[in-house]
Amino acid sequence: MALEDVQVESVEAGQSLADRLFVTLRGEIVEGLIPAGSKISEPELARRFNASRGSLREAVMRLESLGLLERRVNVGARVVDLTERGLLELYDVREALEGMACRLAATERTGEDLDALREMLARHEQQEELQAGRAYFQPEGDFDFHFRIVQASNNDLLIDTLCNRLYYRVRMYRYQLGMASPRAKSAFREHSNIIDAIEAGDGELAEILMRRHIRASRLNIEKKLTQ
Amino acid sequence: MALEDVQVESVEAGQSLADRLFVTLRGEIVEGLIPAGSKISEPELARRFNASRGSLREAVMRLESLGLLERRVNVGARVVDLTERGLLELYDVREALEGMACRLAATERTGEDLDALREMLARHEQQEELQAGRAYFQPEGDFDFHFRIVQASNNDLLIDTLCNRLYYRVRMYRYQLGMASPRAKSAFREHSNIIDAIEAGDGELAEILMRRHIRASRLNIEKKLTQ
DNA sequence: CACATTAAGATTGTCGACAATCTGGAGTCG
DNA sequence: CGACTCCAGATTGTCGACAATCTTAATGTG
Repeated sequence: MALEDVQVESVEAGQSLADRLFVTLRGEIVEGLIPAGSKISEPELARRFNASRGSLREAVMRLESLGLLERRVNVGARVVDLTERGLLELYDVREALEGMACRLAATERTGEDLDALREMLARHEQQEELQAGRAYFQPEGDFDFHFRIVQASNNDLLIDTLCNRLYYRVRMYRYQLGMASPRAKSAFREHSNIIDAIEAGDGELAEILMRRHIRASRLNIEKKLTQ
Repeated sequence: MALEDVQVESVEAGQSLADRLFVTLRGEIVEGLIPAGSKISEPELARRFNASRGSLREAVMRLESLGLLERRVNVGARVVDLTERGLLELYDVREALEGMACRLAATERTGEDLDALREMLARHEQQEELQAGRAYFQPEGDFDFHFRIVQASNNDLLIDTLCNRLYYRVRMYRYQLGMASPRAKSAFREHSNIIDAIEAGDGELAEILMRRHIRASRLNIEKKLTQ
């Protein structure tokens, strides 16, 4: 798939070379084109992109701060390993942060936020009917849902933490461990209930529902892992 | 002042020059020696530390990923502004994450964790008795408390997010807006109750208590700001 | 006098090169 | 045969220089 090309070209001009390298590499790591656990060779990648090592280094450092790479002094960078423990840790952090995002969204959301959420939900319902029971393509649909809720929280720190820092790790696990939960039907209903609570301005309920929703996914994963 | 030299030399060997620059600059930004909102001049700082601009650039980029600097392409980096809104956003994120850390600490804590928490609490109690009601055992004492709870959560992602990413921002606000809450007495009791819940293994209660504790600080700040 | 234009200066982005350090394997010794 | 030493190769950390871009202040024009 040419997703990385899309991403590269979708970057408007006025971005630095290091920015584009960062976005490209981020995509390849998330999708596994650069395998988890593999070593990052600065000279090799610099040659591949016809860039200097310095620009590529800047991209590598940003990937490190995203938590997608681990660097050791005088040794170099490696793509992080995907572990069961890391996946479960991610769920706990998301439960806390997205729960709070939901609570805030219930009081801070604007009319446009609600319209967008409703429109998105309708689109997902349509998809679900078409695919009748088959995991309505969670990866993007679920991603959209959580992404937009967070946006409606109106807390820039929360938005940055979830959307710019944690979600690439989430996507990396989804792509490579293929943990799209087969909970399509129930997940859709949960999404719907969450949006109802947000619309009603009930932050407490919205938070509880979101936390249950994420915890249910986590339990589902745990069950798969232990069997 | 030779503060930067002290900090630089206190870093053990085997660290890169960029690492040391990063630690030094981080300290100066947190303490306000480099004022909030001020521009970062790469050539000037490079001269000041007798380092190349490249090494200093690496430190600047890490500070950006910490959220202490904001960079714009072809313009440069500025220290973030301290705003009331930013402070309140920080409290909401901390409430969510430290609440979860508390919940996890209650089930994941080891015997050493509990010993360390108890020992720390006893030390704080002693300080409090000495200072009898006066506020400022908080800045470091409170920091210690929250820091150690997070460590006991045994969730590396949570630990990294709070201790390596958010706490420098917390400290920056504390140093420069001086928001050490005058809640010493009640805060100490709350700390004590939280540790009790962790010791009892009651994650649900521990989370609730920590969230209330942080929310009380937030309300206290809000009251100060609006008056 | 206000506003647009332009040129000078400085700053950032990018690059290639050198020195310090690590990695892996050949060789040697117990 | 296993463990240690040491060397060659490659990689990373650091540096200074050049080109592209922005900022600022002076200049010109309505």
